[in-house]
Amino acid sequence: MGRSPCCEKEHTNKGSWTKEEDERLINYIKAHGEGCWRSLPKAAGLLRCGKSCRLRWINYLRPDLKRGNFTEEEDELIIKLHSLLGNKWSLIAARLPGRTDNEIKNYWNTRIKRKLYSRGIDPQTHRPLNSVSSTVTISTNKTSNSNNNSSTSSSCSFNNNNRFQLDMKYSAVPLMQVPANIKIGADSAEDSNSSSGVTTEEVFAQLNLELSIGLPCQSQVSSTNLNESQRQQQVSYQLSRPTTPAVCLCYGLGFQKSQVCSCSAMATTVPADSLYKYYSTSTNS
DNA sequence: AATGGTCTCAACCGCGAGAAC
DNA sequence: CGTTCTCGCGGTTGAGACCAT
Repeated sequence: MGRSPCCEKEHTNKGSWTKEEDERLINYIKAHGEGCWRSLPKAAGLLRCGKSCRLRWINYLRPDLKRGNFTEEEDELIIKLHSLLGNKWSLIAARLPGRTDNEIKNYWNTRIKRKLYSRGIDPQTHRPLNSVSSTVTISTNKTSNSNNNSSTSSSCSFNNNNRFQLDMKYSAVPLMQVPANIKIGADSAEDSNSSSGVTTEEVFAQLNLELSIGLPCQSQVSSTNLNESQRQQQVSYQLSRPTTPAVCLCYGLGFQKSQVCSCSAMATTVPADSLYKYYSTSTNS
C-alpha cells in the first residue's frame, strides 16, 4: 500500500540550477504558493525532485532572504543561540529574519568557528580551549505540589561533549529554582574547586554556561539509580519555593508557543532570581 | 601566466518523525 | 496495523572562486 512515489528520480536533473529553472520555480510559487513539493516539479515543468525544489526556494530564491554579509550583531546572536541550542540550525535561523539554516550552518563552519578559536573558545562547547574537562551533574527533584497534586522533576547535566543538558519531566509546569548555596561536584582531580561549594552565579560565570534543550523525556534520572561514583557527582536539592511562577526556557529564548514545546508556561515572566535569568537576559538582545 | 592549496557555499545525502494509504 | 511516502533537518560534498607562490 502506501503512497505513490514523489518523483521519478531517474528523470531528474542534479547539480546547479539554471536561470531558467529558477524562473520556472519562482513563477510557479508566485502563482500557486509554497507547499505540495511532491507535485510541484511536474506542475512547474521542472525536471527536479520536490526536495530539490524546496531547498532551492528556501535557501536561495525566497524573496525575503537578506543576503549579504552577516553583521557583528548577527554574529554574536548566532554564537549565543548556538551556545544554548547547539547545532539546531533551523531554530537558530528562526531567530534571524532573512537568514536560512543552511546559510547559518555554512557561516558557522567557515567563519564563526575560526573566530571562536581565535578567542580561545571551543566552538562546540563554548568553553575555554584549555579548560579542564569536568563532568558535572546537577539534579533537581521536586514533588508534592499542593495545588494540583502534580509532580515535577528536572535534571541538568553536562553530557559527553561538555554541553549543559537540561531535561525536565513534569506533569504540570516546569519549575526550577536554584538555591544560592547549590553545590557542584566534579570528577576531575585537577579541578581544585570541585569539592568546594560555589554559588549558582559562580557556576554560570565559571563554566560559561552552554545549554542544549532536552524536551520532557520519559526516563527520569533518580539518585537511587546511580552508582556510588555518580551519586558523588550528583547534587540534589529540594526546590525551596514551590510557589514561584513557572518559567519556560523556550519562552525565555523568544520562541513562540508550540514552536519548540507546548508547555503551559510560555506566557509567564522570568523571575529575576531564577535559573533562567542568564538565558533570558543573554538572548533578548 | 601557471599551478596548487584553501575557502566558500549551493546542493546533495541520509535519516527520523509523522502522515497517508 | 504495517508499509510507504513526504517533509524537514543536520551533516557532508564538490565545483568554483580566491589567494599565494
